[in-house]
Amino acid sequence: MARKTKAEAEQTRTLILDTAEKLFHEQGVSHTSLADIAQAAGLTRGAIYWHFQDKLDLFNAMHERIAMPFSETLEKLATLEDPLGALRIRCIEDLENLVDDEHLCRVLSVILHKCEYVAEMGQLCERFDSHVCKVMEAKEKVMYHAHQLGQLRRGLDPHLAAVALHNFMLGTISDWLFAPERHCSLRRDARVLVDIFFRGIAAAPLPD
Amino acid sequence: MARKTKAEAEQTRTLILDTAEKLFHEQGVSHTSLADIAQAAGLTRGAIYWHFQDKLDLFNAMHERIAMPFSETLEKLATLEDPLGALRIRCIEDLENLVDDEHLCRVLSVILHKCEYVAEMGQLCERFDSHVCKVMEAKEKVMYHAHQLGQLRRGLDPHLAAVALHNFMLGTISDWLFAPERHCSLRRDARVLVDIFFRGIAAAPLPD
DNA sequence: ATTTACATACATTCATGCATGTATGTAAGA
DNA sequence: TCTTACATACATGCATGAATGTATGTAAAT
Repeated sequence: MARKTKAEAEQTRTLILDTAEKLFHEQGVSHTSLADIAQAAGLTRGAIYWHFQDKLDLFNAMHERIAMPFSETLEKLATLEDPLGALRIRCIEDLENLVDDEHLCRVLSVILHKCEYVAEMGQLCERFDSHVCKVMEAKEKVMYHAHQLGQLRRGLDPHLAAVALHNFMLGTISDWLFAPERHCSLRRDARVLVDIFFRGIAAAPLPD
Repeated sequence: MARKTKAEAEQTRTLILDTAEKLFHEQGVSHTSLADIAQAAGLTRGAIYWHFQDKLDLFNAMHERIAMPFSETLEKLATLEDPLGALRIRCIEDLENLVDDEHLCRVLSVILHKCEYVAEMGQLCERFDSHVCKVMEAKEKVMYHAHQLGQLRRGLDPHLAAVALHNFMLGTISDWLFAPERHCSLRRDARVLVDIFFRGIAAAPLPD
C-alpha cells in the first residue's frame, strides 16, 4: 500500500487505539488478538506492528491516554485554604464526570475488570502501581495539610485517611463499572456516597 | 491407568482445584491452560475433563469453595440488639482474617485481579453478581434495622449506607491484594480503616 | 461384566512474530 | 524544477507453537 502523510499516519494510530480500547472492553485483553483489532479497524496486523512494538506496548499507549488528568490537578488542592472541602468536591466531581465520559469508563473498565495482572504484565503492573502511588501521595499531602488546619478528626492518621479515601473511591468506581446502576445511580448518589465517607474523617459537620 | 476408589477420586478432584487455584493466581486465568494445571498436578488433561466439563466449570467450582461463608452469617446480624456494632466487628474481623487465610487471599486475588469479565464468562458474571447482591441485601437488612433503632445518622438512606460499606470493603480488599502492605498493613490497620467508615454513618460516637 | 477414573492420541483452530513486498511521501542534489 | 535516493506506512504470507475438544484405550473397583 501507499505511504500516507504524517497526519494520516497519526490518524491511523489513533484509530488503532480507539479500536483496541473498544475490543478490549468487549472481549477482554487476552481474548482480543491483534488480528481482531486490525480487522475491526479496517487495517492489517502490519499496521499495528508498525505503530506499536506488540500488544503490551499498545496497552501501555492506551493507558497513557487517560493517566495524566488524575494526579496532576490533585496536588494543587493541598495549597488551598479549605483542602478537605476541596478534596470532597473533587471526589464528587470525579464520580459525576465519570458517568458522562464513555471513553474514560471503557478504559477504566478494561483496567479494572478486563485485564489479568500477572508476570507477563509485570511492566504494566509497575506502571499502574507507581501511578497509584503518585495519586496516593497527592491525597496524602491534602490530608496532611487538612490535619494541620484541624480539619481532620483528632487522632486520625492523615496517611490512613488517604488510604481509606483511595480504597473507597476505588471500590465505588470498580463496583459501578462492573454493574452500572445496579446498586446505585452514580449520577444521582455520588454526593451522598462521598459525603458518607467525609463525615467519617472531618472534624466538623459538612456544609450543606 | 488404573481406576481409583471414590475417596481417591475425590482427592484427585481437590488436587485439581488446589492446583488450578495456585496457577490461576500465578499466571492468570486465561494464560493458564488445562495442560498446565494437569502437569502441575501430576495428571493429564483427561483427568480434568473427567471431573469438570471445561475450564469455566472448573473456575465455577473454585468459586463455590469460598462463596458460602460470606452471606450466610451476615444475615443474622440484623436480629441482634446492636446491629451496627455487630456489623462493624464483623467487617474488622473479615479483614483481619483475610490476612491469615492464604487460601482465601489467592482465590479473591484471582477473582479481582487475574480474571477477565467478558461475554465468554457471562455465566460467571451473573453468578458473581447474584452473589454480590445477596451479600448486599444482607448488609442492607442490617442497615435498615440499625436505622430503625436510631443507630444511623439521621437522614441517611440505609440502602446507600450498605452500598457505601460494600464499596469501601471491596476497594480495601482489592487494593490490599494488588499490593499487599504497600499502602497499609491490613493486620495492623483494619480496625482504624473500618472505624473511619463507620464514624461516617453512625449517629453516636463509636465505642473505644 | 460393567462402570469408573483416568491416560493417550489426534484433529482443528487460533495467535504470534517475522520476513518480505510495495508503493508512496519527502528531502536533497543537479 | 525535476529527478534520485531513501524512509515510511503499511499489506501479505508463512512457520511455529499453543490450546482446545473429543475419541478411544485400559485397568481396577464394584
